Amino acid sequence: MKAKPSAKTATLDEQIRGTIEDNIRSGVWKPGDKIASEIDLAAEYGCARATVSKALSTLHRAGLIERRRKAGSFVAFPHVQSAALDIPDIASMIMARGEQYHFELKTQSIRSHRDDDPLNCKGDVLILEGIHHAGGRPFGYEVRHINLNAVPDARIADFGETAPGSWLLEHISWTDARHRICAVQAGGTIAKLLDIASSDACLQLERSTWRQGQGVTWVRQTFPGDRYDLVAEFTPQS
Amino acid sequence: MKAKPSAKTATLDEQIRGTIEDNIRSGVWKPGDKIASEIDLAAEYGCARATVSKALSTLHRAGLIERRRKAGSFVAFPHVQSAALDIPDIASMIMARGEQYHFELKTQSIRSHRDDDPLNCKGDVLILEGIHHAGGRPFGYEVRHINLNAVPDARIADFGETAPGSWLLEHISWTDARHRICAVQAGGTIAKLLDIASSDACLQLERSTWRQGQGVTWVRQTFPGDRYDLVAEFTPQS
DNA sequence: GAGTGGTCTAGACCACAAA
DNA sequence: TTGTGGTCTAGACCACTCC
Repeated sequence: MKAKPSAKTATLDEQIRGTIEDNIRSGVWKPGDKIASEIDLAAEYGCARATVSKALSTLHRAGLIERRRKAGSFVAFPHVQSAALDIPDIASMIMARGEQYHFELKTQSIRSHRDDDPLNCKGDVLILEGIHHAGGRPFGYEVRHINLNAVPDARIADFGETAPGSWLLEHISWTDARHRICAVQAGGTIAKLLDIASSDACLQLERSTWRQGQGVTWVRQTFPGDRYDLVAEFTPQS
Repeated sequence: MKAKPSAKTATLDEQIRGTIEDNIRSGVWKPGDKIASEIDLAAEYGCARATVSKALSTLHRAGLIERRRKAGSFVAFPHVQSAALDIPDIASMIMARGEQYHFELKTQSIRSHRDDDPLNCKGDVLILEGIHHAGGRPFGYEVRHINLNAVPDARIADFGETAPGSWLLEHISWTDARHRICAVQAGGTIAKLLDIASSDACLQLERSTWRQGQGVTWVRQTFPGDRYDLVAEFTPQS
């Protein structure tokens, strides 16, 4: 199995990776096909084994090949499609569209954690409700819990000025997150806040965020179905 | 959840990466802080520079640090949150739940490409409509276009047996995909097919798929809001 | 000009799984 | 047992960019 080199100002490992990737993506190499060993590829390309190894490791990370000791590397069978979903900061997103952004804080309270809270933690929880506005119109409703043990600074932050999401983005990093996306009918309360009909379909996004096992924040955002699309682009990483 | 004290048989580069990552995630090192140079870190850990380089490269890929020649490496400022969204094969997903899966093909036709088609291609397009059933109940409605130039085998495939998505997964790979997720009201036609009320909220997922610039398939799936959640887990890659 | 990351080499040893 | 990937070393040169 020989492939033609894709000449460019690419690094050597990019060239190797590129030719292999081309062979896989074009279907010349089928799932399950064996790929030459690192040693053979190094000889073929006249380079060090480490360079081939880097190229193959990258392809493995990208899910294009499987690697097994002693057995070798193989073209991977297609797996579930995975897409990089950007969960943008709402304020930035709206301003990027050229619309004016404004966060309207509806309620703010602190109470100790209850068992039925979505955020699994101890101590005090800051609970915020508010409306995101784009161009003067309501764009989304959000209710958020913040673990004050994890983010003590939130106790004295002014969320009338900065949306909680934007504030948190600048004040804390996270290690794990889980998103849940579903469609719901607005219902009376939210419909009134968003100025839509109570039967209108809304996109609801829930996100739980942890930092090293400690719950940081939980948020549920509700957007009118016709005002917000989530878009995920996927291009294989290099 | 992330195992932090990997006091296990962690490789050296994992240990280095872990130590730095802990310092960043715990907030000991703030965004913008300078990280010791590769040479200094190599001296500190008593290892080769390449090992430190690998650890830092991984952290850079994960978005935790910025790297600039001559200047050095720095703790990155938090950026947009990005999550790996798995778009699973519906048949596999339902069977994984232990429910019985069945695809009911409603219509199948071939016609030449029209300008208003979502799939940008030339030649004949295969158009399929059908219902995904889980446990005997309708689970989702799907309309799909397939570019027969890109997937000639689809002309003779039997989609009464295999759902188009599952069939394609086994017969073609893709290089680029774009997803759009929104919430809509079911409307009369789909409500009847899915046995729900026409005002019920539905999650609608559109996916366009390309292989090396050539459109492969476009699909729009509609799920009752209460029967399907998209879930995205995210843990920074190692 | 000089310091840093980016890449590459030609070895080496080990762990693992297949033969 | 043996081949293969996984990791690591101690160098090297280059490209970039900050000073």
